[in-house]
Amino acid sequence: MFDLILKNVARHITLTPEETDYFTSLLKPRKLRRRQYLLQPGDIMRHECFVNSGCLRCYLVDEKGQEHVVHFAIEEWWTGDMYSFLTGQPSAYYIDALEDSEVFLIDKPQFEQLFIDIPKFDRFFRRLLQNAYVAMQHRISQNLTLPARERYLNFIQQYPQFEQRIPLRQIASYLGIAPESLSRIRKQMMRR
Amino acid sequence: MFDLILKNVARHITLTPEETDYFTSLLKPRKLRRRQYLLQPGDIMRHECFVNSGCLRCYLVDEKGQEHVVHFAIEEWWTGDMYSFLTGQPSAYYIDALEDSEVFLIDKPQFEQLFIDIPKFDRFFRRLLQNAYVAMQHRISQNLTLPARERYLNFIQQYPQFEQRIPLRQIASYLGIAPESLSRIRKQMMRR
DNA sequence: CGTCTATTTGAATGTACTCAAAAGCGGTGG
DNA sequence: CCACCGCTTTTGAGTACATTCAAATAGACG
Repeated sequence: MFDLILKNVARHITLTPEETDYFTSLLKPRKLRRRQYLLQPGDIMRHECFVNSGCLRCYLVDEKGQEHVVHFAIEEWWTGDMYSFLTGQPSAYYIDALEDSEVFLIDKPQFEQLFIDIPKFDRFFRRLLQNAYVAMQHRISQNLTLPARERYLNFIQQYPQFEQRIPLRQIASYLGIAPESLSRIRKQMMRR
Repeated sequence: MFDLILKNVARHITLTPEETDYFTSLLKPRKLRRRQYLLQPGDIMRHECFVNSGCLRCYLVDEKGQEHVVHFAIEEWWTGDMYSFLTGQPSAYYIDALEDSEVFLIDKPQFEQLFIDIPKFDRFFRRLLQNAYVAMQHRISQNLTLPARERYLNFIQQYPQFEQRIPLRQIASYLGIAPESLSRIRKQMMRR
């Protein structure tokens, strides 16, 4: 049941059996059907969320009704709206499932108690955040420097597993490209 | 000398006098002249860097020779190339001073020892990273959803202090806009 | 004061977008 | 198992926002 998340934790810190039991006792498993929402604008994000299986996406809808994917999360990734989680303010984002999925949720009060009871988790989340920070910096750099075609090429190189399972219109949105444009880019690539 | 950085630390954790002394003993003050480099592509980032005064920018140069600003850092901000710092791999970025500046550097070995000696710093940096993560997510969201004009308006609203001291071409670059385009956007805004 | 850099302005260009419609694909139910 | 329905992807045509290139003006630094 908790193999994957414990493996994820073990990448960064080592837990005693008692700590492991304590940690897993905080995890609330939850199944999400394809298209089911985990979060909607106006909701407050009350949990940290680990994806045990399946695939989620986090997105915004602008005033023209256009969706913009902010990130994806497949198994062994963490997701959520950090802003809402930290501040307790209503979120502006949707999070929903692109596939039937299973997630583990940790309540905010228990999450904060966890750092007090097992300070090692400060290190664990510091390291997750460091990695996330590096990935986001990289994404921003690419968005600033590269045209649409290059951004797509780098994306499928960096996340080959995503091309298999995520619809193109979602990938296009993530890259800041209209789906029609991505279609044309791919057609052009075929000709080689 | 260390007022500002201690204030910054105190926002998140409380240090004993001994811990304060230990922490400040790790800080290497360094002055940077305007236009002086702190980091160049190929260099390995060997320090964490706190800006005590002045203003730095982190940027990339693409294959056409165009500069793209990834972030700014004014007094009481941290800067650096997290990727290079964490992995020990050569950086792709430049960091230089837009104004005469003073920074405090912490060596990587001492930085890592700090977490072992004073685990509270795991919490401190976790919180810095949380805030940075939220800010970057916000920036990505805006880049995906808003046209150039709106991005500029939000920027000067969010960082009014930057408009005073950072050249427009740098702001344009940060926002992913050509300097000529930003000039026209501003002209258009004047007409109201 | 002179030089170098930043900003503004103009004109032409282009990349990617919008809108509209057809084709393809997959899931669901009869 | 097949037919239908809905959603995704593709294709086409016209457009727009922002870019590039070039040159003039303004401003800042030494």
